[in-house]
Amino acid sequence: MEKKQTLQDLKEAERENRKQLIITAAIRLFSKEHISKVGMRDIANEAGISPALIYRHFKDRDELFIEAFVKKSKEMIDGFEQLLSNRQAVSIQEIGIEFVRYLLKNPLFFRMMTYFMLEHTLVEEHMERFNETMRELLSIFDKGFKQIGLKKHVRLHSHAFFSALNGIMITFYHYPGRSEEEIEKHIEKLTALIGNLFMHASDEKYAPPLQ
Amino acid sequence: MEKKQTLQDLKEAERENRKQLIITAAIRLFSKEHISKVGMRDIANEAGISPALIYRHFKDRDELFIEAFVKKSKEMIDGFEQLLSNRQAVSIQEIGIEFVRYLLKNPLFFRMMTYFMLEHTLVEEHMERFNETMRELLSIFDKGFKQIGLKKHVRLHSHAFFSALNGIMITFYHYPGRSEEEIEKHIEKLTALIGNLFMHASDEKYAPPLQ
DNA sequence: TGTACATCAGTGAACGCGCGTTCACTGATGTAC
DNA sequence: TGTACATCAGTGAACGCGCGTTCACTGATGTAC
Repeated sequence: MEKKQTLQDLKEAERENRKQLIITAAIRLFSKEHISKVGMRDIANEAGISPALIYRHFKDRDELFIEAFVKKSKEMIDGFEQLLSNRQAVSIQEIGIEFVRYLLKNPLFFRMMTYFMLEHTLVEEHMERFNETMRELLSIFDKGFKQIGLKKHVRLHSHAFFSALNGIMITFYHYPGRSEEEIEKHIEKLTALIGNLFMHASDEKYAPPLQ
Repeated sequence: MEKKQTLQDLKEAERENRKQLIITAAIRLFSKEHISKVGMRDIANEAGISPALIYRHFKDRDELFIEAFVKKSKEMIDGFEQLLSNRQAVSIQEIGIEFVRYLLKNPLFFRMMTYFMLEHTLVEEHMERFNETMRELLSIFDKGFKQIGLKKHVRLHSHAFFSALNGIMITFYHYPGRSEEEIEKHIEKLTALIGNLFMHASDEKYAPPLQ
Protein backbone atom coordinates (compact mmCIF):
# COMPACT_ATOMS: atom_id res chain seq x y z
CA MET A 1 0.00 0.00 0.00
CA GLU A 2 2.79 2.34 0.95
CA LYS A 3 4.71 1.69 -2.23
CA LYS A 4 1.65 1.85 -4.40
CA GLN A 5 0.93 5.25 -2.98
CA THR A 6 4.42 6.40 -3.85
CA LEU A 7 4.14 5.12 -7.38
CA GLN A 8 0.88 6.92 -7.80
CA ASP A 9 2.57 10.03 -6.50
CA LEU A 10 5.39 9.64 -8.96
CA LYS A 11 2.96 9.30 -11.79
CA GLU A 12 1.06 12.32 -10.76
CA ALA A 13 4.26 14.30 -10.45
CA GLU A 14 5.23 13.21 -13.93
CA ARG A 15 1.86 14.19 -15.23
CA GLU A 16 2.28 17.59 -13.65
CA ASN A 17 5.67 17.89 -15.31
CA ARG A 18 4.16 17.33 -18.75
CA LYS A 19 1.59 19.96 -17.98
CA GLN A 20 4.27 22.42 -17.03
CA LEU A 21 6.16 21.52 -20.19
CA ILE A 22 3.19 22.61 -22.25
CA ILE A 23 2.61 25.74 -20.23
CA THR A 24 6.21 26.88 -20.46
CA ALA A 25 6.22 26.20 -24.19
CA ALA A 26 3.16 28.39 -24.53
CA ILE A 27 4.75 31.15 -22.46
CA ARG A 28 7.88 31.01 -24.61
CA LEU A 29 5.76 31.63 -27.69
CA PHE A 30 3.68 34.33 -26.05
CA SER A 31 6.80 36.39 -25.48
CA LYS A 32 7.65 36.11 -29.16
CA GLU A 33 4.34 37.10 -30.70
CA HIS A 34 0.87 38.35 -29.85
CA ILE A 35 -1.12 35.92 -27.77
CA SER A 36 -4.04 35.69 -30.16
CA LYS A 37 -1.63 34.58 -32.89
CA VAL A 38 -0.29 31.60 -30.95
CA GLY A 39 -2.07 28.42 -31.99
CA MET A 40 -2.34 24.99 -30.48
CA ARG A 41 -0.14 23.52 -33.21
CA ASP A 42 2.55 26.09 -32.48
CA ILE A 43 2.53 25.23 -28.81
CA ALA A 44 2.60 21.48 -29.50
CA ASN A 45 5.50 22.05 -31.85
CA GLU A 46 7.41 24.15 -29.35
CA ALA A 47 6.87 21.53 -26.65
CA GLY A 48 7.87 18.73 -29.03
CA ILE A 49 4.58 16.87 -28.75
CA SER A 50 1.44 16.25 -30.76
CA PRO A 51 -1.38 18.80 -30.63
CA ALA A 52 -3.76 16.10 -29.46
CA LEU A 53 -1.71 15.56 -26.33
CA ILE A 54 -2.43 19.06 -25.09
CA TYR A 55 -6.07 18.05 -24.73
CA ARG A 56 -5.13 15.28 -22.30
CA HIS A 57 -3.98 17.99 -19.92
CA PHE A 58 -6.26 20.94 -20.66
CA LYS A 59 -9.94 21.06 -21.44
CA ASP A 60 -9.47 23.66 -24.12
CA ARG A 61 -7.39 26.59 -25.30
CA ASP A 62 -8.78 28.98 -22.69
CA GLU A 63 -7.81 26.69 -19.85
CA LEU A 64 -4.23 26.42 -21.07
CA PHE A 65 -4.02 30.16 -21.58
CA ILE A 66 -5.34 31.05 -18.16
CA GLU A 67 -2.93 28.57 -16.56
CA ALA A 68 -0.08 30.18 -18.44
CA PHE A 69 -1.22 33.57 -17.25
CA VAL A 70 -1.46 32.44 -13.63
CA LYS A 71 2.01 30.91 -13.77
CA LYS A 72 3.54 34.01 -15.33
CA SER A 73 1.71 36.26 -12.86
CA LYS A 74 3.06 34.37 -9.88
CA GLU A 75 6.59 34.75 -11.20
CA MET A 76 5.95 38.40 -11.90
CA ILE A 77 4.47 39.22 -8.53
CA ASP A 78 7.14 37.27 -6.67
CA GLY A 79 9.86 39.05 -8.61
CA PHE A 80 8.29 42.41 -7.99
CA GLU A 81 7.80 41.79 -4.29
CA GLN A 82 11.39 40.68 -3.94
CA LEU A 83 12.56 43.80 -5.70
CA LEU A 84 10.64 45.91 -3.20
CA SER A 85 11.71 43.90 -0.18
CA ASN A 86 15.29 45.05 -0.63
CA ARG A 87 14.27 48.44 0.67
CA GLN A 88 12.12 49.41 3.57
CA ALA A 89 9.22 51.88 3.61
CA VAL A 90 8.67 52.25 -0.10
CA SER A 91 6.34 55.12 -0.95
CA ILE A 92 3.44 54.77 -3.31
CA GLN A 93 5.22 56.83 -5.95
CA GLU A 94 8.25 54.58 -5.83
CA ILE A 95 6.04 51.52 -6.08
CA GLY A 96 4.40 52.99 -9.14
CA ILE A 97 7.68 53.76 -10.84
CA GLU A 98 9.16 50.38 -10.00
CA PHE A 99 6.00 48.66 -11.13
CA VAL A 100 6.06 50.35 -14.52
CA ARG A 101 9.77 49.70 -14.93
CA TYR A 102 9.17 46.10 -14.08
CA LEU A 103 6.38 45.87 -16.64
CA LEU A 104 8.59 47.48 -19.26
CA LYS A 105 11.29 44.93 -18.56
CA ASN A 106 8.79 42.06 -18.51
CA PRO A 107 6.28 43.00 -21.16
CA LEU A 108 4.76 39.56 -21.34
CA PHE A 109 2.86 39.85 -18.07
CA PHE A 110 1.49 43.19 -19.12
CA ARG A 111 0.41 41.88 -22.50
CA MET A 112 -1.30 38.87 -20.98
CA MET A 113 -3.07 41.04 -18.46
CA THR A 114 -4.54 43.36 -21.07
CA TYR A 115 -5.41 40.40 -23.25
CA PHE A 116 -7.58 38.97 -20.49
CA MET A 117 -9.00 42.33 -19.52
CA LEU A 118 -10.37 42.85 -22.99
CA GLU A 119 -11.28 39.22 -23.69
CA HIS A 120 -14.44 39.28 -21.66
CA THR A 121 -15.46 35.93 -23.10
CA LEU A 122 -13.79 33.99 -20.32
CA VAL A 123 -15.93 31.73 -18.21
CA GLU A 124 -16.66 32.75 -14.64
CA GLU A 125 -14.19 30.27 -13.19
CA HIS A 126 -11.26 31.57 -15.22
CA MET A 127 -12.25 35.15 -14.47
CA GLU A 128 -12.05 34.36 -10.78
CA ARG A 129 -8.48 33.12 -11.15
CA PHE A 130 -7.62 36.25 -13.07
CA ASN A 131 -9.06 38.41 -10.33
CA GLU A 132 -7.13 36.64 -7.63
CA THR A 133 -3.97 37.73 -9.36
CA MET A 134 -5.19 41.29 -9.63
CA ARG A 135 -5.99 41.35 -5.93
CA GLU A 136 -2.51 40.16 -5.07
CA LEU A 137 -1.04 42.96 -7.10
CA LEU A 138 -3.35 45.53 -5.58
CA SER A 139 -2.33 44.61 -2.07
CA ILE A 140 1.22 45.65 -2.92
CA PHE A 141 -0.09 49.05 -3.82
CA ASP A 142 -2.08 49.11 -0.58
CA LYS A 143 1.18 48.92 1.34
CA GLY A 144 2.51 51.97 -0.44
CA PHE A 145 -0.55 53.99 0.43
CA LYS A 146 -0.42 52.93 4.04
CA GLN A 147 3.23 53.91 4.14
CA ILE A 148 2.37 57.53 3.25
CA GLY A 149 -0.21 57.61 6.00
CA LEU A 150 -3.43 57.05 4.07
CA LYS A 151 -6.02 55.77 6.49
CA LYS A 152 -9.25 55.52 4.53
CA HIS A 153 -10.22 54.11 1.15
CA VAL A 154 -6.85 52.44 0.74
CA ARG A 155 -8.01 49.81 -1.71
CA LEU A 156 -9.91 52.40 -3.70
CA HIS A 157 -6.73 54.40 -4.13
CA SER A 158 -4.90 51.28 -5.19
CA HIS A 159 -7.56 50.68 -7.79
CA ALA A 160 -7.18 54.21 -9.07
CA PHE A 161 -3.40 54.22 -9.18
CA PHE A 162 -3.03 50.73 -10.54
CA SER A 163 -5.53 51.29 -13.33
CA ALA A 164 -3.99 54.65 -14.14
CA LEU A 165 -0.62 52.99 -14.65
CA ASN A 166 -2.26 50.32 -16.75
CA GLY A 167 -3.79 53.03 -18.86
CA ILE A 168 -0.46 54.76 -19.37
CA MET A 169 1.09 51.50 -20.50
CA ILE A 170 -1.75 50.63 -22.85
CA THR A 171 -2.08 54.10 -24.32
CA PHE A 172 1.58 54.71 -25.01
CA TYR A 173 3.29 51.34 -25.29
CA HIS A 174 2.60 51.05 -29.02
CA TYR A 175 2.96 54.71 -29.81
CA PRO A 176 4.03 54.79 -33.43
CA GLY A 177 6.91 56.75 -34.80
CA ARG A 178 8.80 56.71 -31.53
CA SER A 179 11.77 54.63 -30.53
CA GLU A 180 11.53 52.13 -27.71
CA GLU A 181 13.67 54.35 -25.49
CA GLU A 182 11.54 57.38 -26.14
CA ILE A 183 8.43 55.43 -25.27
CA GLU A 184 9.92 54.08 -22.06
CA LYS A 185 11.04 57.53 -21.07
CA HIS A 186 7.62 58.99 -21.74
CA ILE A 187 5.86 56.27 -19.80
CA GLU A 188 8.17 56.75 -16.83
CA LYS A 189 7.63 60.49 -16.95
CA LEU A 190 3.86 60.10 -16.87
CA THR A 191 4.14 57.57 -14.07
CA ALA A 192 6.26 59.97 -12.03
CA LEU A 193 3.72 62.72 -12.63
CA ILE A 194 0.76 60.68 -11.48
CA GLY A 195 2.72 59.02 -8.71
CA ASN A 196 3.57 62.46 -7.38
CA LEU A 197 -0.08 63.45 -7.31
CA PHE A 198 -0.93 60.30 -5.40
CA MET A 199 1.69 61.13 -2.81
CA HIS A 200 -0.73 63.73 -1.51
CA ALA A 201 -3.71 61.42 -1.35
CA SER A 202 -3.43 61.30 2.43
CA ASP A 203 -3.49 65.08 2.72
CA GLU A 204 -7.05 65.86 3.77
CA LYS A 205 -6.85 69.33 2.35
CA TYR A 206 -5.98 68.18 -1.13
CA ALA A 207 -7.88 64.97 -1.23
CA PRO A 208 -11.12 65.55 0.62
CA PRO A 209 -12.83 62.40 1.91
CA LEU A 210 -15.16 60.77 -0.56
CA GLN A 211 -18.82 60.80 0.19
CA MET B 1 -18.49 70.84 -69.89
CA GLU B 2 -20.39 72.43 -67.09
CA LYS B 3 -23.01 69.71 -67.05
CA LYS B 4 -20.47 66.93 -67.38
CA GLN B 5 -18.70 68.25 -64.36
CA THR B 6 -21.92 68.19 -62.39
CA LEU B 7 -22.71 64.70 -63.47
CA GLN B 8 -19.29 63.59 -62.39
CA ASP B 9 -19.91 65.27 -59.08
CA LEU B 10 -23.20 63.50 -58.68
CA LYS B 11 -21.56 60.19 -59.36
CA GLU B 12 -18.86 60.83 -56.87
CA ALA B 13 -21.40 61.86 -54.29
CA GLU B 14 -23.31 58.69 -54.91
CA ARG B 15 -20.15 56.67 -54.58
CA GLU B 16 -19.45 58.37 -51.31
CA ASN B 17 -22.96 57.51 -50.18
CA ARG B 18 -22.38 53.83 -50.83
CA LYS B 19 -19.19 54.04 -48.86
CA GLN B 20 -21.01 55.58 -45.94
CA LEU B 21 -23.66 52.91 -46.22
CA ILE B 22 -21.02 50.25 -45.66
CA ILE B 23 -19.36 52.15 -42.85
CA THR B 24 -22.58 52.74 -40.96
CA ALA B 25 -23.54 49.08 -41.37
CA ALA B 26 -20.19 48.13 -39.86
CA ILE B 27 -20.66 50.54 -36.97
CA ARG B 28 -24.12 49.15 -36.31
CA LEU B 29 -22.63 45.68 -35.94
CA PHE B 30 -19.70 46.88 -33.85
CA SER B 31 -22.09 48.15 -31.24
CA LYS B 32 -23.73 44.74 -31.08
CA GLU B 33 -20.70 42.52 -30.72
CA HIS B 34 -16.96 42.60 -30.29
CA ILE B 35 -15.15 44.17 -33.23
CA SER B 36 -12.92 41.19 -33.88
CA LYS B 37 -16.02 39.02 -34.27
CA VAL B 38 -17.55 41.15 -37.02
CA GLY B 39 -16.78 39.70 -40.44
CA MET B 40 -16.95 41.05 -43.95
CA ARG B 41 -19.94 38.85 -44.75
CA ASP B 42 -21.80 40.18 -41.72
CA ILE B 43 -21.20 43.75 -42.80
CA ALA B 44 -22.26 43.03 -46.38
CA ASN B 45 -25.38 41.38 -45.07
CA GLU B 46 -26.20 44.28 -42.78
CA ALA B 47 -25.70 46.73 -45.65
CA GLY B 48 -27.74 44.57 -47.99
CA ILE B 49 -24.98 44.09 -50.51
CA SER B 50 -22.56 41.43 -51.66
CA PRO B 51 -19.28 41.00 -49.77
CA ALA B 52 -17.36 41.57 -52.97
CA LEU B 53 -18.77 45.07 -53.29
CA ILE B 54 -17.06 46.18 -50.12
CA TYR B 55 -13.75 45.71 -51.87
CA ARG B 56 -14.73 48.24 -54.55
CA HIS B 57 -14.74 50.86 -51.81
CA PHE B 58 -12.08 49.70 -49.38
CA LYS B 59 -8.71 48.13 -49.99
CA ASP B 60 -9.16 45.67 -47.16
CA ARG B 61 -10.72 45.03 -43.80
CA ASP B 62 -8.32 47.29 -41.95
CA GLU B 63 -9.15 50.23 -44.16
CA LEU B 64 -12.88 49.85 -43.59
CA PHE B 65 -12.37 49.45 -39.87
CA ILE B 66 -10.20 52.52 -39.51
CA GLU B 67 -12.69 54.57 -41.52
CA ALA B 68 -15.44 53.40 -39.22
CA PHE B 69 -13.35 54.37 -36.24
CA VAL B 70 -12.62 57.82 -37.63
CA LYS B 71 -16.28 58.42 -38.37
CA LYS B 72 -17.37 57.29 -34.93
CA SER B 73 -14.62 59.34 -33.30
CA LYS B 74 -15.70 62.50 -35.05
CA GLU B 75 -19.25 62.01 -33.87
CA MET B 76 -18.00 61.26 -30.39
CA ILE B 77 -15.68 64.24 -30.14
CA ASP B 78 -18.27 66.59 -31.59
CA GLY B 79 -20.88 65.35 -29.15
CA PHE B 80 -18.51 65.67 -26.25
CA GLU B 81 -17.40 69.17 -27.21
CA GLN B 82 -20.98 70.26 -27.55
CA LEU B 83 -21.79 68.86 -24.15
CA LEU B 84 -18.97 70.91 -22.65
CA SER B 85 -19.81 74.06 -24.58
CA ASN B 86 -23.05 74.41 -22.66
CA ARG B 87 -21.06 75.51 -19.68
CA GLN B 88 -18.18 77.90 -19.37
CA ALA B 89 -14.87 77.38 -17.61
CA VAL B 90 -15.01 73.64 -17.10
CA SER B 91 -12.33 72.36 -14.76
CA ILE B 92 -10.16 69.42 -15.55
CA GLN B 93 -11.92 67.28 -12.98
CA GLU B 94 -15.28 68.00 -14.54
CA ILE B 95 -13.93 67.22 -17.98
CA GLY B 96 -12.68 63.91 -16.70
CA ILE B 97 -15.99 63.00 -15.13
CA GLU B 98 -17.98 64.08 -18.16
CA PHE B 99 -15.59 62.23 -20.42
CA VAL B 100 -15.98 58.99 -18.54
CA ARG B 101 -19.76 59.39 -18.35
CA TYR B 102 -19.79 60.00 -22.05
CA LEU B 103 -17.73 56.88 -22.68
CA LEU B 104 -20.03 54.85 -20.46
CA LYS B 105 -23.02 56.07 -22.44
CA ASN B 106 -21.27 55.50 -25.77
CA PRO B 107 -19.22 52.39 -25.19
CA LEU B 108 -18.56 51.81 -28.87
CA PHE B 109 -16.01 54.58 -29.21
CA PHE B 110 -14.18 53.30 -26.17
CA ARG B 111 -14.16 49.76 -27.45
CA MET B 112 -12.87 50.80 -30.84
CA MET B 113 -10.16 52.90 -29.27
CA THR B 114 -8.81 50.08 -27.15
CA TYR B 115 -9.12 47.71 -30.08
CA PHE B 116 -6.77 49.88 -32.09
CA MET B 117 -4.47 50.57 -29.18
CA LEU B 118 -3.82 46.90 -28.72
CA GLU B 119 -3.90 45.93 -32.39
CA HIS B 120 -0.45 47.22 -33.13
CA THR B 121 -0.50 45.54 -36.52
CA LEU B 122 -1.94 48.58 -38.27
CA VAL B 123 0.06 50.11 -41.06
CA GLU B 124 1.74 53.44 -40.46
CA GLU B 125 -0.85 55.37 -42.47
CA HIS B 126 -3.79 54.05 -40.44
CA MET B 127 -1.91 54.64 -37.22
CA GLU B 128 -1.49 58.26 -38.19
CA ARG B 129 -5.24 58.69 -38.62
CA PHE B 130 -5.77 57.06 -35.26
CA ASN B 131 -3.33 59.46 -33.65
CA GLU B 132 -5.00 62.49 -35.16
CA THR B 133 -8.14 61.51 -33.32
CA MET B 134 -6.25 61.07 -30.09
CA ARG B 135 -4.69 64.50 -30.45
CA GLU B 136 -8.08 66.08 -30.94
CA LEU B 137 -9.31 64.48 -27.75
CA LEU B 138 -6.21 65.51 -25.84
CA SER B 139 -6.65 69.14 -26.77
CA ILE B 140 -9.98 69.12 -24.96
CA PHE B 141 -8.17 68.03 -21.84
CA ASP B 142 -5.57 70.74 -22.43
CA LYS B 143 -8.30 73.34 -22.05
CA GLY B 144 -9.28 71.95 -18.69
CA PHE B 145 -5.74 72.16 -17.41
CA LYS B 146 -5.34 75.69 -18.67
CA GLN B 147 -8.57 76.58 -16.94
CA ILE B 148 -7.15 75.61 -13.55
CA GLY B 149 -4.09 77.72 -14.22
CA LEU B 150 -1.55 75.14 -15.31
CA LYS B 151 1.16 76.90 -17.25
CA LYS B 152 3.76 74.28 -18.06
CA HIS B 153 3.62 70.72 -19.41
CA VAL B 154 -0.03 71.04 -20.28
CA ARG B 155 -0.03 68.35 -22.93
CA LEU B 156 1.94 66.04 -20.68
CA HIS B 157 -0.72 66.38 -18.02
CA SER B 158 -3.39 65.68 -20.60
CA HIS B 159 -1.53 62.53 -21.57
CA ALA B 160 -1.39 61.45 -17.96
CA PHE B 161 -5.01 62.17 -17.13
CA PHE B 162 -6.42 60.85 -20.37
CA SER B 163 -4.50 57.59 -20.17
CA ALA B 164 -5.39 57.21 -16.50
CA LEU B 165 -9.08 57.43 -17.37
CA ASN B 166 -8.54 54.96 -20.17
CA GLY B 167 -6.92 52.63 -17.71
CA ILE B 168 -9.83 52.89 -15.29
CA MET B 169 -12.26 52.05 -18.05
CA ILE B 170 -10.25 49.12 -19.35
CA THR B 171 -9.47 47.70 -15.94
CA PHE B 172 -12.97 47.85 -14.51
CA TYR B 173 -15.39 47.86 -17.41
CA HIS B 174 -15.57 44.09 -17.57
CA TYR B 175 -15.26 43.46 -13.89
CA PRO B 176 -17.06 40.20 -13.34
CA GLY B 177 -19.67 39.56 -10.72
CA ARG B 178 -20.76 43.15 -10.56
CA SER B 179 -23.85 44.73 -12.03
CA GLU B 180 -23.59 47.39 -14.71
CA GLU B 181 -24.67 50.05 -12.26
CA GLU B 182 -22.08 49.02 -9.70
CA ILE B 183 -19.38 49.12 -12.34
CA GLU B 184 -20.42 52.56 -13.56
CA LYS B 185 -20.52 53.85 -10.03
CA HIS B 186 -17.08 52.45 -9.28
CA ILE B 187 -15.59 53.91 -12.45
CA GLU B 188 -17.07 57.32 -11.71
CA LYS B 189 -15.75 57.16 -8.17
CA LEU B 190 -12.23 56.39 -9.34
CA THR B 191 -12.47 59.14 -11.94
CA ALA B 192 -13.51 61.65 -9.31
CA LEU B 193 -10.64 60.56 -7.11
CA ILE B 194 -8.00 60.98 -9.81
CA GLY B 195 -9.65 64.10 -11.19
CA ASN B 196 -9.43 65.64 -7.76
CA LEU B 197 -5.70 64.91 -7.57
CA PHE B 198 -5.19 66.51 -10.96
CA MET B 199 -6.96 69.66 -9.77
CA HIS B 200 -3.80 70.43 -7.83
CA ALA B 201 -1.45 69.89 -10.72
CA SER B 202 -0.93 73.63 -11.03
CA ASP B 203 0.00 73.97 -7.38
CA GLU B 204 3.79 74.20 -7.41
CA LYS B 205 4.02 72.92 -3.88
CA TYR B 206 2.19 69.72 -4.60
CA ALA B 207 3.29 69.17 -8.14
CA PRO B 208 6.89 70.26 -8.36
CA PRO B 209 8.10 71.04 -11.88
CA LEU B 210 9.45 68.12 -13.79
CA GLN B 211 13.10 68.01 -14.58
C1' DT C 1 6.85 -17.11 -14.46
C1' DG C 2 3.47 -16.52 -17.94
C1' DT C 3 -0.63 -14.75 -20.05
C1' DA C 4 -4.74 -12.06 -20.83
C1' DC C 5 -6.37 -7.73 -20.08
C1' DA C 6 -6.82 -2.76 -18.73
C1' DT C 7 -4.93 1.67 -18.73
C1' DC C 8 -3.27 5.51 -20.60
C1' DA C 9 0.39 8.49 -22.81
C1' DG C 10 0.94 9.68 -27.20
C1' DT C 11 0.19 10.29 -32.34
C1' DG C 12 -0.85 12.02 -37.37
C1' DA C 13 -4.48 12.82 -39.93
C1' DA C 14 -8.79 14.40 -40.52
C1' DC C 15 -13.11 17.09 -39.39
C1' DG C 16 -15.63 21.09 -39.65
C1' DC C 17 -15.93 25.57 -39.70
C1' DG C 18 -15.05 30.41 -40.52
C1' DC C 19 -12.92 33.93 -42.67
C1' DG C 20 -10.74 37.60 -45.91
C1' DT C 21 -10.42 38.03 -50.43
C1' DT C 22 -10.78 37.17 -55.47
C1' DC C 23 -12.90 35.43 -59.79
C1' DA C 24 -15.63 35.34 -63.63
C1' DC C 25 -19.54 37.08 -64.88
C1' DT C 26 -24.07 40.12 -65.59
C1' DG C 27 -26.37 44.13 -66.63
C1' DA C 28 -27.16 48.88 -66.69
C1' DT C 29 -25.62 53.30 -68.23
C1' DG C 30 -22.91 56.56 -70.66
C1' DT C 31 -20.04 57.75 -74.88
C1' DA C 32 -18.34 58.18 -79.67
C1' DC C 33 -19.34 58.13 -84.28
C1' DT D 1 -31.59 58.01 -84.21
C1' DG D 2 -28.95 53.94 -84.10
C1' DT D 3 -25.10 51.03 -83.04
C1' DA D 4 -20.75 49.41 -81.22
C1' DC D 5 -18.06 49.85 -77.36
C1' DA D 6 -16.30 51.14 -72.66
C1' DT D 7 -17.12 51.61 -67.96
C1' DC D 8 -18.27 50.18 -63.75
C1' DA D 9 -21.58 48.86 -59.94
C1' DG D 10 -22.78 44.70 -58.40
C1' DT D 11 -23.00 39.54 -57.64
C1' DG D 12 -22.68 34.43 -55.87
C1' DA D 13 -19.57 31.17 -55.71
C1' DA D 14 -15.25 29.67 -55.00
C1' DC D 15 -10.31 29.87 -53.36
C1' DG D 16 -7.10 29.15 -49.99
C1' DC D 17 -5.83 29.10 -45.67
C1' DG D 18 -5.77 28.60 -40.70
C1' DC D 19 -7.49 27.02 -36.66
C1' DG D 20 -9.45 24.39 -32.43
C1' DT D 21 -10.61 20.07 -31.65
C1' DT D 22 -11.50 15.06 -32.25
C1' DC D 23 -10.78 10.37 -34.12
C1' DA D 24 -9.03 5.99 -34.53
C1' DC D 25 -5.17 3.94 -33.58
C1' DT D 26 -0.35 2.32 -31.51
C1' DG D 27 2.51 0.85 -28.04
C1' DA D 28 4.29 0.71 -23.57
C1' DT D 29 3.45 -0.39 -18.83
C1' DG D 30 1.07 -2.14 -14.94
C1' DT D 31 -2.31 -5.61 -12.95
C1' DA D 32 -4.87 -9.88 -11.89
C1' DC D 33 -4.92 -14.60 -11.86
